[in-house]
Amino acid sequence: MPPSSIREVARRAGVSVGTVSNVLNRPDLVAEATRDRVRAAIEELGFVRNESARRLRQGGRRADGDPPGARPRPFGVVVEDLTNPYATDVARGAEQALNAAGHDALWLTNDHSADKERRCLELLEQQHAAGVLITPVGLGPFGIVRLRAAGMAVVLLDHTGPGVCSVRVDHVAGGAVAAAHLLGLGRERLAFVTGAAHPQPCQERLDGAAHALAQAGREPAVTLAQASLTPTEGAAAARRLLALDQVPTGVFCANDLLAVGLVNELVRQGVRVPEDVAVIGYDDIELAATAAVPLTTVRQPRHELGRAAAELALTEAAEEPRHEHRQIVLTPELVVRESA
Amino acid sequence: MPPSSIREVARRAGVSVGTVSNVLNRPDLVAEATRDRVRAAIEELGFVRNESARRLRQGGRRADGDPPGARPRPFGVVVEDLTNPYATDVARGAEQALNAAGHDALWLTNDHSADKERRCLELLEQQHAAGVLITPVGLGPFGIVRLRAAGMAVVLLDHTGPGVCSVRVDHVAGGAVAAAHLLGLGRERLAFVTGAAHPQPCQERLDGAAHALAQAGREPAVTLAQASLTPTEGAAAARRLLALDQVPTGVFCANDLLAVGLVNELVRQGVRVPEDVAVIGYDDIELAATAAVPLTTVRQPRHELGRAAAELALTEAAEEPRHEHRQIVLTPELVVRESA
DNA sequence: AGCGTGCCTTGAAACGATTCACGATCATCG
DNA sequence: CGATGATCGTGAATCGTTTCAAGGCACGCT
Repeated sequence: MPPSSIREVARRAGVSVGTVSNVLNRPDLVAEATRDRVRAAIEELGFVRNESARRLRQGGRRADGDPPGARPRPFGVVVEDLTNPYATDVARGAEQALNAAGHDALWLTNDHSADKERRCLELLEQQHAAGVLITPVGLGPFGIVRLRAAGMAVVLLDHTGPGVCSVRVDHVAGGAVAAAHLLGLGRERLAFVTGAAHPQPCQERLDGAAHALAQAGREPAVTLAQASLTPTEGAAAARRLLALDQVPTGVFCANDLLAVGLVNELVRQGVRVPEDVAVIGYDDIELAATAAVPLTTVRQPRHELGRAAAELALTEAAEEPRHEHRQIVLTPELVVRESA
Repeated sequence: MPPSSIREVARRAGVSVGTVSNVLNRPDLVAEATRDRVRAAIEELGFVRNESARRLRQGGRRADGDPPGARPRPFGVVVEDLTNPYATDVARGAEQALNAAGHDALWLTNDHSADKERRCLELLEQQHAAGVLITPVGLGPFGIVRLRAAGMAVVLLDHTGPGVCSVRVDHVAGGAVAAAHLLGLGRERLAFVTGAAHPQPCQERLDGAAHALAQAGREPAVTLAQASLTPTEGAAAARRLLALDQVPTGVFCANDLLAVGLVNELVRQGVRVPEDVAVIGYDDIELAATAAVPLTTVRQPRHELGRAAAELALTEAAEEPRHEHRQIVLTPELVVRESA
């Protein structure tokens, strides 16, 4: 059964289409008797509004004078991997801010693939998203212009670019503080553990750490690049470390998931943390605090980060025409627990 | 800047709107020179198709004769909390299956709120989703009918309902096998730890466990309801357990996150796991295997579950008119590691 | 009676893309 | 040279809704 249109409802109720539309959108304009008649017709025909037509007609309207029933456009949140608690925390911070402003959030993953990223963005474009918060993998200035042309606000997460709003954490500073802490503990043989893909933020963390070491006239003994930033790979890294001629006395991991896996494996192998090996992570995910050896780590204000990004997106979407792009940089903070 | 329409492109390229449309949808009908001219104009204006208009015109057409360039409708995946690794794993399984079939996945969270759930579904409806995979919180038969009327396939995750496709895990069996394992270890004083909200699946796990105990003529010593299913709350539960007159010798946690937090806290307090207290979790998330004390747990085939749900949704969306709803039940599996 | 005033309702014009019956153009062939 | 096709483009009709100027009607007032 082809869904019935407003016209059939009108005929059935013996009124004009305009009146039916009014019943739908501004019931107060319609006399009660008419309203009931129309409502009954709607009921009988099982009529449902055709959203495409509605949107087409309403055009690119903004939140101002929306009749009841019109929803604000959603925002897209594109992250690399929703399986990573860091990403979900950021995204959640963003979602809360968006919800508070009455908008919905759609989450999408780009799976570290520029191709999938493009698909995601096309989808959002097609869905008339009001904006997108994205951890870009292949998105360049050109792509950003395209999104803007489609009427979307764009905010970069954890990356920066020219002429676009962004929120990032100063990972160089974070890495430096982590390295400084290990040095302060008197650890000299240091190892770095990161992911093979070397995404920009991880690279910065390592750079910051390396830089701090260099200033103290040192350099890392080893840098391990694991396949991914997961506990399983952390455990693998631990085994690689233990197989070394001289086991490092301090380890800086590019994220907490790696660190947790690494610490657990070390402990299982009888290595004492932090006595034998001090380990420091990055992110301060919930598990860091509740790990067997509570993890010393560098806290990223990730909830904050999501929130800030959402707010930038909201203002960009609101100001739309002339908008001053802002780059926000948040500073991470060392959280000393037991592992280092 | 209001996004440009097909008409402006036509003017710029010096052709008629019909031709532009042809370039978009049936490029082979257009001479190469014209085609390039139109494409250039599209590029310059940053033109993007207005999906509303397209859909309006095309009417309620289905996947059959879609011209190239038309995107398949996306599917929505609604879970309670994307911060929970179990949920993300399920969702990811679903996404992979959807992607493989050429569809996109939109992730949404209902935050355990029936209200937010309604918003999510309205959003998907408005976005013309092809279907929705949902962990329902307040969705009843009536809501399902409404979704169907809007042309969406519906598949329930981890719940069942009459006249609707669903995929769930037999948690009763899972709980039973966990309890049986603890009993088999000779543990008699058992504690259950769960979440205060008592979502259906958790309740089933406990029921299964309680039933298994009852068959052995026993019952749980305590049942703790923590505020949420997180490691932090697991640690809190550990402290509550240790404050008891008689500390239980076996604990069954409603999920791994709780269990991990609980085990870690026990170990920190000098309690040996599993010697003093055996702990068994539920889910088998990645962290379970790499925890300090590798966790014995009940593995849910969550990737599988997501995949199965996606496939049901895909076939429902394809068969559309006459569709036989299927209820799939997967069986969880005990994974014995070290904690019990 | 004539007129202003509120209500309600109407009808037609958008919105932007797709589709399709027709022309226009041009090369080929008898 | 005219007929025949093939190849390309055109322009108008159409989808279902919202919006809005304009009109109908009943009422009260002078």
